[in-house]
Amino acid sequence: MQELDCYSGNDMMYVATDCIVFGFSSDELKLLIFPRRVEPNKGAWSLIGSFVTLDEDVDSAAQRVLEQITGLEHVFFEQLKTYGAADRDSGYRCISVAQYALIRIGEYDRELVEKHGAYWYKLDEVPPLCLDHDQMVRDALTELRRKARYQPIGFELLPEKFTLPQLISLYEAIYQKKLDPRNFRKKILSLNVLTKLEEKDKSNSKKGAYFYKFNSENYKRLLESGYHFEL
Amino acid sequence: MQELDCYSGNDMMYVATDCIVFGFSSDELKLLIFPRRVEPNKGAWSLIGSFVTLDEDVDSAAQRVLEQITGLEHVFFEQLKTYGAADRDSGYRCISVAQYALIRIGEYDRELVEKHGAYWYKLDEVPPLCLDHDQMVRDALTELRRKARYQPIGFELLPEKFTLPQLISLYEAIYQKKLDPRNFRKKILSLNVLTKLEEKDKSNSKKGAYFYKFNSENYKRLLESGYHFEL
DNA sequence: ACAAAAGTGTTACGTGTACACCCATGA
DNA sequence: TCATGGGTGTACACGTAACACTTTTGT
Repeated sequence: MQELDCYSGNDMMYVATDCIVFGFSSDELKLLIFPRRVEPNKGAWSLIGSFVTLDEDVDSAAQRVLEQITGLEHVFFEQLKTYGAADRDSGYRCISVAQYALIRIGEYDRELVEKHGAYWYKLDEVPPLCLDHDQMVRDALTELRRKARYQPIGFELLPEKFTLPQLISLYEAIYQKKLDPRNFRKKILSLNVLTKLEEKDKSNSKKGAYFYKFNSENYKRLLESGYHFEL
Repeated sequence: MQELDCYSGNDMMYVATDCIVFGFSSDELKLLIFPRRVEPNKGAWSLIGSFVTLDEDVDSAAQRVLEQITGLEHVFFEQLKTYGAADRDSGYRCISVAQYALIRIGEYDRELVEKHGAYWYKLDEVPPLCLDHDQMVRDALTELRRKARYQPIGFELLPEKFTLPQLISLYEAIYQKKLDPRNFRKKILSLNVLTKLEEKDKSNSKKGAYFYKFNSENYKRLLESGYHFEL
């Protein structure tokens, strides 16, 4: 059909997608990693990933991987960067589209995770990973920090109902520094993107902390009004 | 050598890289585009790009493309995003790693550009492009705007020696709005990343405007001191 | 009553923003 | 001398950052 096309004579290669999966529990950011079960680098720690097939979108491949491992259909994930060094994979030429994902620890299917031999590591205790996965994690963390300042993605790491002390602790974990609870409250509440619930969480104190949930309608309205969100 | 490897049975595909090339002249942001010379979509307007070969990094491929078209060895470019929809290319499965590049119009080799049939279009007059290239341009512009606020990449679009009125006009073009010259000067000069030269540019006024150049040592020091650069 | 975490208000300071005039020069 | 663009300073508003005490309640 095509007289002169642009494909013939060019090289084909494998395309993979790898997921940097973050979670949050016990006031710590965690990373989900796996012992690799195939050569090359069998046995080494690795991010979870998969090859992209001919008939699926790159993003669908990431979604498939995340669903396989967590059992959750809707997980927040976003493209981080593509790693395309010619020598990045010692086996055969393969580029990887890295995605970072934020999941609510507790909501995913523990069995599924354990079946894959996965472990949650505290971010500062992650062992060396195979290939260029260490670099991916560093880049994802940088991106998470950047992004969390301008967009309320932090909520993806918390249960649907969360308390302000939890939220503060999350941001402290992301930025690795103490925040002033008064100023933090003032700022986040002034944005009008949190809905206060009647219910209290008494698991951490006698007094109990009110639950809030994220109000995405108000957030949308805030964005539409041209507001420059920042935490 | 490997008993069970992870490659066999998986799909291979073409990997391309496409470049969104921005320039700045006559107080306007410009985009460099090309009439496509191969099927599919022969004749349609297109970004410049190329397939990635088996033995080159994805980024090297972008560099190669940019050098071919501009004749310049050192051009600022950065990965934008990877476009990996299964149906994005009507010919054969192909994903594209998009890169955006900033070049100094005037420094590149005009003959090379013309030989390829390239044109500089004002951003708001760009004709429809083939495949998903329109989306790439929109995304690149969003990224350029974001990035220019936090990193001094704007200088990549100006000659080495430039005047403050030129710089203001560049930022006005990027953000599509008037800026207050007094406030802009105050801010940019307070960062100490510009070196004032003795020489004046008299091409736009009788009085003449002082030339400045970007001081990358001071900029590095500024970053190392943990400063949160913002324009 | 006391321990432990949740919640609240004020002030000082720096940064961003709005705004109008003088300067230098070539024609 | 005048027209043109280049360059400067100040006052006010706002947001950020620093800081300490009261409240609630289970034990």
